[in-house]
Amino acid sequence: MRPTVHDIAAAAGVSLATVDRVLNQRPGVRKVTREKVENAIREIGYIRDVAAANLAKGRTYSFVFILPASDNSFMHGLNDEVRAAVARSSVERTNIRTIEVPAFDPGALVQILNELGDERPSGIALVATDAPEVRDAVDRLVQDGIPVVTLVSDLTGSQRHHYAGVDNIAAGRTAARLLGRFLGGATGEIAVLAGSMLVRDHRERLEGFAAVMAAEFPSLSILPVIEGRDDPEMAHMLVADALSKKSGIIGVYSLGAGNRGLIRALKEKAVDRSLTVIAHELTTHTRAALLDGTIDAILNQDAGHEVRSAIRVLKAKADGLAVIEAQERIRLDIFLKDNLP
Amino acid sequence: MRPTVHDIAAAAGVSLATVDRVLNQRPGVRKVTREKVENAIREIGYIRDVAAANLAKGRTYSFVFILPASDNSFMHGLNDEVRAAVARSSVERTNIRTIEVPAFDPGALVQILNELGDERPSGIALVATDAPEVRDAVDRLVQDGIPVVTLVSDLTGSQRHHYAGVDNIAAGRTAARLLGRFLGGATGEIAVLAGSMLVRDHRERLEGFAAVMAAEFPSLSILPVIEGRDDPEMAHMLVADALSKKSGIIGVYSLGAGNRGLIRALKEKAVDRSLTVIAHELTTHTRAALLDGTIDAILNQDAGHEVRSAIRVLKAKADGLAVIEAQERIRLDIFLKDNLP
DNA sequence: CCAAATTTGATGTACGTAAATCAAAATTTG
DNA sequence: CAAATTTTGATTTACGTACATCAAATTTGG
Repeated sequence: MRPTVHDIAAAAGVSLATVDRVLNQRPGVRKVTREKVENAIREIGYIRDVAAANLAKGRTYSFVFILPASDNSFMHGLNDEVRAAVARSSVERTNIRTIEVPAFDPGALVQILNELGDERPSGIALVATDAPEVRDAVDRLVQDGIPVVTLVSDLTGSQRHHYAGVDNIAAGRTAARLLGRFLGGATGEIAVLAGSMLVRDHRERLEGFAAVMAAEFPSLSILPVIEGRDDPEMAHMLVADALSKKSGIIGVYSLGAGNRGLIRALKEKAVDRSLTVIAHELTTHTRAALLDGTIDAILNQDAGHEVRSAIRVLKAKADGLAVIEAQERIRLDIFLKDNLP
Repeated sequence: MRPTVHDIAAAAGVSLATVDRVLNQRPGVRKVTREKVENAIREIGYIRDVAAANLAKGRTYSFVFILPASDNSFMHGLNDEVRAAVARSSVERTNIRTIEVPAFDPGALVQILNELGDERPSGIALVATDAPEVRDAVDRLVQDGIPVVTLVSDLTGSQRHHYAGVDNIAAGRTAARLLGRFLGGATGEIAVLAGSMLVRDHRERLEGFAAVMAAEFPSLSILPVIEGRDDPEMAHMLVADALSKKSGIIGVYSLGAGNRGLIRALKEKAVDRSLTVIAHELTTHTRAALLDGTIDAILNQDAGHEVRSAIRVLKAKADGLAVIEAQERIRLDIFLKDNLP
């Protein structure tokens, strides 16, 4: 049988009230007594029954998700997953609120974070814009004892408790090796389409991609990065233009969102050419393109897993519990035609 | 605020005791009254507070994991993950016991399952040997109201509540496409190493592999399957033999466990040849081989995820709750050198 | 050494559900 | 219609923890 507070009291030779004072860090306990109790807790291996505790407290976790107001399939999917979590939230004693902020706007993000500092929710998850002022705002919250996790894109050098997202350097490296192997030693140029070099995840993907390309596939050369701002129209124009002008392009790596434009450009311009294409994020568009052969592989992060992981971690941190690290590692999915979910 | 049993009682105009009788399917309630209560439950959207209920019941879930006594890295890993779950079990009000059965022995499995029918644990997870008598034994347990999930390998045509494992046909297809693309249109023979064609997961992998090979890579021909019984020594001998005799082999697909022998054979026999190799299951051995270039890609199922998923599903079934399907889908991991965990 | 302040103990209520008991009411049976 | 039976209500205890109150004991300061 699992030990209870009564067992602690008996083991430490104190009353239940004193045990309670120690456990919940209430004042009015001498140092010697406190240590006696703490030793007893350790010795009998007491673990607080979180379910009973939450029942007693009538606790509901209040979590806030801060998402960028970007109009691309991935962010819509992320939003959907948060909504799905909200739908489940009553069962899980959680109260989840989402706040939309303009994308790539550190100022707006900082303002929201500061307001949340007063509100003191049980936990915060945010898609971080990687800027020093954001990092400082997050660190203030952490110092205040509010659990914070970054979602999808991390925050350089911050004290956030956890990052719920994929390793983007590894993602870029993987893309490079897949492309290199699929091209089987051919010589030519690779076009890279990104959203913006101002977000950390895109920078990291490119970094990993370029590193492996340079080291292991010297016959392939990377063209200057095309920045499509995750906008389908812009991506379409820029990619179509590049394909027209550069006849040496034999492969494409799309590391950002907004692949609709890319796919359209590929279908228009590359009917006669055989391009090998790797893209990020599984959406209706990329899925169809993978199935019809326009895209050869899709690298994906599962937004649902990221959201659920973020919630689990926030809950654990709020309760002062440990997380199962292996469970919370967000994996890079590689999809070919054959293993689509 | 979430509605409670009191709210049901008020809404239905009955007493708390009657609500309790309906909720816990105790006798002594007229049909009309039962329906009145059930309507009230539906109308006010009552959801049982599982935490409070378990507290009141003093419930601990007793789960049984039935694992084959196979001496290969994957099964050892699976065992480790179950043990890790046992270590966490006190916190989660679970009591997990593992039973080892001889591998590929339907009779032994059936006997254990029948014994468990009397013991009535809260749930059972088993690595199924795919035989009709096992299916029948499982179906009896399911009929008895005991939640059952299959782990890693499924049971054809059975009523099991859930399968916690990967789609092995998709895995085989994916292996074929990777191999085909990596070989880039070359002509030659492919050696396939399996454990045994008597287990369903291996049969399915081969099926998927052969299908895609035939349809999309006609220049590659599959040699007769080598059955290594998941035994390193045997695999070593058979693969070394094949490599010596067949000079046309340009690729290898190892779809079973026990890759140690395969790797040794590859290092001895294929120093001068360039083979493209795809193997299943990430272990210390396959990981090292991937890093040093002996293996080109590893397909993996995450044993930790499978075990945790099985537990979550068993718990949900025991409580009569819904599972989050997307969360319980076990994904096929594809590892290249660059995205190893 | 006494008064004041601090520390500790004893006790009760609450959270939402399960489970049991006994009495009261309603229904069915003969 | 009375007796037997079934159904329903009222009430209590328990699970493990949190939190509050008041009294008693101990320690500290002057």
